[in-house]
Amino acid sequence: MAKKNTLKYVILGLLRQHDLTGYDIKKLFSCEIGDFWNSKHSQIYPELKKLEEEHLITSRMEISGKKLEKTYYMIKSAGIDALDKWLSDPLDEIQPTRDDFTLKLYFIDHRHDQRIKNLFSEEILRHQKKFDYLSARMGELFSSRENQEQNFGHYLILKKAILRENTQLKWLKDEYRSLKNN
Amino acid sequence: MAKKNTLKYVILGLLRQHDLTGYDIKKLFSCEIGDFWNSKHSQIYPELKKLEEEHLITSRMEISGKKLEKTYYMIKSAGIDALDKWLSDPLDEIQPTRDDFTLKLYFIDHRHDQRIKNLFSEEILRHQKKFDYLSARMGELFSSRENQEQNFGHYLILKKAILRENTQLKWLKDEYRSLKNN
DNA sequence: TGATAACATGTAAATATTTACATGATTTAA
DNA sequence: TTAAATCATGTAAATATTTACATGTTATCA
Repeated sequence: MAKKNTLKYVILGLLRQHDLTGYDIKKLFSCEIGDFWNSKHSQIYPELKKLEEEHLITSRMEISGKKLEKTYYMIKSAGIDALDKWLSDPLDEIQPTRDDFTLKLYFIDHRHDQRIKNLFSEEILRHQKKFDYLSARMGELFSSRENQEQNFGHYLILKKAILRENTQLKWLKDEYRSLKNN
Repeated sequence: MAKKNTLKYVILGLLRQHDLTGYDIKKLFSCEIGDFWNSKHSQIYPELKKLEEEHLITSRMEISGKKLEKTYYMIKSAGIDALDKWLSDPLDEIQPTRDDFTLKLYFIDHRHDQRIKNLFSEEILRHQKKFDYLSARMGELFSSRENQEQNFGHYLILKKAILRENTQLKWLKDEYRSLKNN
């Protein structure tokens, strides 16, 4: 089996929604999309050129201000076909999380090792931040029923991520409390 | 910042628990460790040699049966130091999940697109399988309080993974039901 | 006893991803 | 008005990861 080249489909998916520059795509990864995908600009720009060579997308140049050149990419019908094909492919095996909190915790054996408490306290902070961010985005984007219905996948993934963070935070705080009381 | 080289610390962490061959390490990734880490043997063997060159681990040869050579690796004190250092480093930013169910769902806009139901049905299957596996492992490994106390990190990450799968499955099934009823 | 699965260890090549190097334009706020 | 932040786009080099190629052993079961 060929390596997955997921970024390709992420780009096609985003371009199906709107024409975008490489920079726009990069910025999207710092919103809630960043919960499930990220790529650096040094990977995005070459991938866009590759997709254009494959005739899945095309580009147009726009001048912004006096001379700033922005390259907008647009999806072509072959790109939509490739995206739809991918969407219908069966799901892979579940991938490992590669989460560093989990990884580190696994290697600490003793109940009373101070490092467990340290890990929990850090983990609570970073997930609280994430939960707050995702909740705010939910409020911004999906207060109205119409918005929910019209970007239903987007709505569902946000809902799922918020539930996950909420559950995890509750667990982390519970365990942290019981670690401190023993 | 240097690239993370997480496999290095995973190997050190595992070798702190027991002496292991490369093959043993590979097999561990197909147990519950696989929930948060995996590497192929083609990455493990070279990494072991690299760690030996760095004097973080050493090896001994054992003959199994008539002539099957097995190379067991053992952690050295410099390896333990490196591991402990890593365990105390602050956590990174939370990494994107790269989960293909989420990714695909995000790109489907319409509430009634049949592909949403297909995705949910596939996702429920693979997570049910995972939940069953993790629950079985919990039973095998941590029925007794002593086992829980003596591999506390291991116990906690299993507990966390099971809670995650359980919550997620419930959500998936709820949403799936409501998708079918509308 | 012969096939098959699992044990066991490696290297090579391709792809994916990150970090570092590079450059210039525009907006915003002090 | 100038400094800083952000916009905008790229390439090069290093590292990480996967896939494919390669080989031989041992245990199990038919």
